[in-house]
Amino acid sequence: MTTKKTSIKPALGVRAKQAQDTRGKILKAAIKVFAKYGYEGGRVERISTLAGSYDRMIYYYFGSKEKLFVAVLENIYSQFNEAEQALETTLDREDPAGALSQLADFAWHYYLSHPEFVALLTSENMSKGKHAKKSSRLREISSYALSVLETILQQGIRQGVFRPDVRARDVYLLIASLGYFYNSNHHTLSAFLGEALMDEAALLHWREVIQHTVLSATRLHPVVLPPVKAKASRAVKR
Amino acid sequence: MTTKKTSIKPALGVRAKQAQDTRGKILKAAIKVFAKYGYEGGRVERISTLAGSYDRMIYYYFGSKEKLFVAVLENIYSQFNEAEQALETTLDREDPAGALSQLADFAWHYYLSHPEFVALLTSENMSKGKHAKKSSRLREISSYALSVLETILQQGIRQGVFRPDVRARDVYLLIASLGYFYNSNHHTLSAFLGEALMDEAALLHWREVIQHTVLSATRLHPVVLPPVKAKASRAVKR
Amino acid sequence: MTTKKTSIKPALGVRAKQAQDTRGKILKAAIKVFAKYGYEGGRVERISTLAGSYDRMIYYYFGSKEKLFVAVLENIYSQFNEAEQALETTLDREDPAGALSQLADFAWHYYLSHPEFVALLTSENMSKGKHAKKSSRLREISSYALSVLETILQQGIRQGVFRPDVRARDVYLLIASLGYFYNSNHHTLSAFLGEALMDEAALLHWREVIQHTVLSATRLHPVVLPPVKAKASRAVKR
Amino acid sequence: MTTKKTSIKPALGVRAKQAQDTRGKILKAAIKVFAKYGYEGGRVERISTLAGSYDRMIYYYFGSKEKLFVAVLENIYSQFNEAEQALETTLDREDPAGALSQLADFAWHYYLSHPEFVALLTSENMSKGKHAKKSSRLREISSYALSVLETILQQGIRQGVFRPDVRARDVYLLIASLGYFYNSNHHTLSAFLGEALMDEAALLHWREVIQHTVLSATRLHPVVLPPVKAKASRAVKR
DNA sequence: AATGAATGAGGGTTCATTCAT
DNA sequence: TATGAATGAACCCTCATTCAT
Repeated sequence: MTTKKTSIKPALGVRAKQAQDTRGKILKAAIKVFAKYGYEGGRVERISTLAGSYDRMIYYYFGSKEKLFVAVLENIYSQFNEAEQALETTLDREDPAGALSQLADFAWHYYLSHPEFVALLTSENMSKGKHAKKSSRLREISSYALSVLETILQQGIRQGVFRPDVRARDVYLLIASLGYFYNSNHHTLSAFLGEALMDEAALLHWREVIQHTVLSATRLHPVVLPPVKAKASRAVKR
Repeated sequence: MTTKKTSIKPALGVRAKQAQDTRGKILKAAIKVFAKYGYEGGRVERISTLAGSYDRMIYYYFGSKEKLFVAVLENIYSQFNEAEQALETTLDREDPAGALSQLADFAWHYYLSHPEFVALLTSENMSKGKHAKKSSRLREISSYALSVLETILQQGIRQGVFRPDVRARDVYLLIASLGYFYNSNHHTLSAFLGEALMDEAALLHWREVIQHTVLSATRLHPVVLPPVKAKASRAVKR
Repeated sequence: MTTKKTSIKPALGVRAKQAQDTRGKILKAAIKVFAKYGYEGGRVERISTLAGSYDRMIYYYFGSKEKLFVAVLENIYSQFNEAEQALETTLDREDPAGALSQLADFAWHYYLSHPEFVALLTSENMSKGKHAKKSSRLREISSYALSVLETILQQGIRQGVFRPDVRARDVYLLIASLGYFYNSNHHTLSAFLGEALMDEAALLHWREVIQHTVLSATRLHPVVLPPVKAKASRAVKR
Repeated sequence: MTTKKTSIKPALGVRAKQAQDTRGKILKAAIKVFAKYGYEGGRVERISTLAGSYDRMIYYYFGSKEKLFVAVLENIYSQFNEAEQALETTLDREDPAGALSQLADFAWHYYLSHPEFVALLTSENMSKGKHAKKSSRLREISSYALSVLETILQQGIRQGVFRPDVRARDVYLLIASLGYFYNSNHHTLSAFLGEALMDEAALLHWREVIQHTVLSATRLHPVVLPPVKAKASRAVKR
């Protein structure tokens, strides 16, 4: 509908910079809107309004709603990747179990603190990955975590901490499953289970479950409660 | 273009039955369409066409698109419940670990063979559960599996097979996570991992992972490695 | 934009009849609008407004703007055909020259009194006949005039009135050229020639030219000004 | 999406010349685009892209889409005029019938080899000549052919070759009708007649028809095969 | 002279839904 | 119970044009 807005023009606005701004604002708005309503429900007008711009500019910068969505996916994926890379530097190579624990924690907290990421991936899966398929950039990104995991597991196997047949891919999927599903499906789960899943206590508890599950599934020897150091810590009973 | 069909009217057919028919056809069509396109993308016309009926009939029987979706949710949920109930009779009460394994298997195969179930729940979660909340029937259904699980776990704990602190709810979520996520997100995961997740081999492998994970997370004593490697393998050792 | 209209609902409106009405009104309006603005310039909203209906109904009855245009072409073509058929019954078989003259007159007056016909064909030609190609009905219609002409010419040749090598197709094109071009291009021609082409006098004169040209091009013997009987009569002789 | 090109700027090139270049390129592109899509369908962006320039430049040089179209009309009209003038020098004053024949041939071939000319005039007529009316230059050009024709006819009348009442204007319109209509309407005519009108054979034949028609309509005495000299020559039967 | 960014008015089309038999 | 017709809001996208360097 391209409504008029009372845009306060910068007195000496450098157009070029403003442009970057507009593109960025649209992208940011698109992330929010698509995350909230999904691709189908994400209305172009809502995005442009939220961005403080015009429908037209979406087409100017991105060409179409679909291409905008692809850009959104690329954006959130690469942010996720960067976070993963940043994580790696903090891992303790000498303590594979601890490192694995940290990695699981990272994923869990990333999903938890980036609901858009979860929502957008969910939406894309409902579209059968049709947008992701259109992006070569997306295919290139792929998982950094996988190689990190691989290193950790190899080290752990050498140290006799992990089962020799653990596969990075499986552990990755395990971690992802546990963290993602809880976040993506909590609405129906809450109804189903008759309890609130997003309470702080519930969240802390589930984190423990993840930790326990991941380690007991990978360790060679029975799991003795891993001393999780992270902020949330021991917390919940057991 | 609201459909126009040359419907061959049954010369006399019992009205009431025909009605049931129409209602049922619409419901069945709605499941397919909403599963494929999501709630937002599920067009009323597509449903009525697929049902071999008219848009108008949807309103006649269900009142609105939203109410139709609620009916769809109720339907797939209760079918899921019935399947769960049917499962219980086959469980071996004397072998808690085996029963747990069977339950995990059941869930995994249910998701796998009922993609609409997965898709519809996903869609509903994208709608933040707003339709589920409107259904009192839905709230009543709740999980039958939970009580079944409870029984199994108690028995196992008594037998010293399971860790005494396992909680049915957690195990339920664990099983669901592992099965659901793999099915709901395989499109983006395939791209991410660079491999086909829905190949038969991949599916069989993931089933093994689920089994192993669930058991190692619940058992008191270390899991003795099930010989996972072969694709189909002996499976569900126990 | 689908504006609201203060439609006076028929107190006991028979829906079915009203429907026919709506479809017809839209078609009629479309003829006017497309004739005035061409296919490209013919706005859907203008059509629906002129028809006293809604944009939506155009899609309900015709499916798309393009299909509506095809329907328009089919309509004006078949009306033209009917007029041609009606003409035939009035022709004097014993007077081939007179019959030919009448036929030329018919075409000229048809173009003159049906500017939409001319405009729509012109528009369709600017679209390279893309809509016409989509209509099988249109291809079936083809010219009735051609066979009528054939008969007239054969008779005339036998009587020694027409040149033995005249071809119906050529005469048809000749008649069409002379009548159509004058009507379709009078705007630029008026500027070019510096005179009004649509004055009554000018029109009568051009009719004489057509008559003279057609007959002198087809007659075996030099044309002695044919005593044109039709209404416009003697007019601008010269 | 307003174009974006990696234009290689001439390192120094004379500004003025470059400007002329750009203007010229735009005009040339506009002719093509407007001819192909008509005034309404001729998109500003398509023109600027085809010209290898920017939308903005069209406004810089021409002010508006309408004014650009006027410029296009002026351009094609004056080119037509120049061609007509060039023709005159080749006419044989001593052979009025031959000259007339040549003139008819010229028009026919001009239309045939300049489809843009035909298309643009057609488009302008669909706009009811509104652009032509805005150009004083256009009105000044007017037809050179008319005076040439006048001379030829006078000479022919004096020689007793042409009917004393032939009028240049009528002959002009006759020639134009026969040549223009065939070219402008061949798409629908092909469908109507069920034959290809733009085949070489069909074109040669129609040229003969034009020749025959023009001469038989103007000559005092019955037409005896006019000795057409042009390339295509006698060719087709008669 | 050239150009990237912005603008706002529609354009065709589709939606879920209701009317009136 | 079933059905064709009607409704109006909104959706994605495109257009010609102007701003501001």
